[in-house]
Amino acid sequence: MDKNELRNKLISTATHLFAERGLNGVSIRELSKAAGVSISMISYYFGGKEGLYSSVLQDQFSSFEHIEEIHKADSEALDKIEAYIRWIIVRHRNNPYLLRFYTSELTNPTQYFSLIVQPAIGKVIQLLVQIIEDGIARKKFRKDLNPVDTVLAMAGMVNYYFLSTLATQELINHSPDRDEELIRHYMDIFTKGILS
Amino acid sequence: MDKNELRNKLISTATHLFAERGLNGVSIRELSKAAGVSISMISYYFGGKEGLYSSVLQDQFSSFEHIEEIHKADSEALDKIEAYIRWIIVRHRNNPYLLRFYTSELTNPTQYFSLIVQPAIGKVIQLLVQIIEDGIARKKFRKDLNPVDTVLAMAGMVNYYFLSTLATQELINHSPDRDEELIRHYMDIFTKGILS
DNA sequence: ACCCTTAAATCGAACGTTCGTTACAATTCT
DNA sequence: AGAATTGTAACGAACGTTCGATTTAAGGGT
Repeated sequence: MDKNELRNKLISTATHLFAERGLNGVSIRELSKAAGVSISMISYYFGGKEGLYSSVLQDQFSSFEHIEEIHKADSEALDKIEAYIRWIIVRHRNNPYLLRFYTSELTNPTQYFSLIVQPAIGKVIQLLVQIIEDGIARKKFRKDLNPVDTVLAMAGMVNYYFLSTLATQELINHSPDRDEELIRHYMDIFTKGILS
Repeated sequence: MDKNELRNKLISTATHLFAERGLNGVSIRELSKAAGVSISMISYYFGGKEGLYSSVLQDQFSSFEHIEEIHKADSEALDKIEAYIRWIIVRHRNNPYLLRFYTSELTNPTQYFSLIVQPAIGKVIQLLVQIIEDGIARKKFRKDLNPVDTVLAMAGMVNYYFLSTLATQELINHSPDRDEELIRHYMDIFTKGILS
């Protein structure tokens, strides 16, 4: 196992375990054993357990950096909103652990919240607010919308679907097969409302 | 300090600390000191740290039991939805810690999830689904709505507003003064959508 | 090709601390 | 008197970190 291989093995194992039981719920003994690596490697490569956690966090939230992709130059505000919903769903599918770090840091911030989490989320929200404001300016959207509230409503809708999985798995099918239907459905509710 | 007073003091202190740092982030030494109570009282009254945690959880989710209040016999589906949004906002205002246990149990369930959390959430969702189905049956709501998805969209909208507080406090004012405006705003988006 | 040196990588044991729990005598309250 | 509550001490287990020894890899000199 070469140097990077070991680092990556530690990070991926830590991601799995920290997501499952939190920073304080996992010991470095269990972690190193699960990674098939000596316990001292954690201090050696990451300066300690906290350092490893911060690396995991950094890795998890790096997926926020490519959010600009939803900004196709010539697309309408509505298309951008759909692109965002699709982006967030794909992100959850590709990285089922992110939501745990996300909610954990939002409700029980560690010292890394302001360095890693806050900027990542802030960037996305800012970009979405811009899209809404643009839609309002072009008279596509209602002018009495509060852009930030509106963005949070949209983000909440989608994120909560994944957050509630454990509590609603007997009520609906959460499989990816239904994702396209979900996107159409949420776009419908968000743009036209539930009234007939 | 009499018997119940001591129990309550322990529960309220534990609520505060467990919410802030999680079950594994707080030691019973710190906890008992913060409660101004002898360390042995935790085992004496709750059978140990885990027992105390389960009591906290039970106490937190007991607020879900009175959800029926939003069911005024003669009110319309839309009024019930507004009553739900108001209920959930008031609940967050009265109990700022609930959201932490809520998300923590949804993403990192302990052994108490299925006993305490799942039934509480399930009850609310079931009731809301009923309201949506009723609205569809009376042709108030669009007939192509998936009731469970719709409920999750609504619940997500409101809950996420509170969940995101830490990340958006520089973008919007989260004070209770704005709650009524928020209710109107979210009712508007949810019923009529964002299109002009 | 071979040995030697060097530095990095890896290991497992050991350290001191803290953990949750329990036992017990002392104290307070009713 | 009897019950509730206290503080303290002790327990074994587990914690995160550190340290010295060992292994590995690479390269230079011969």
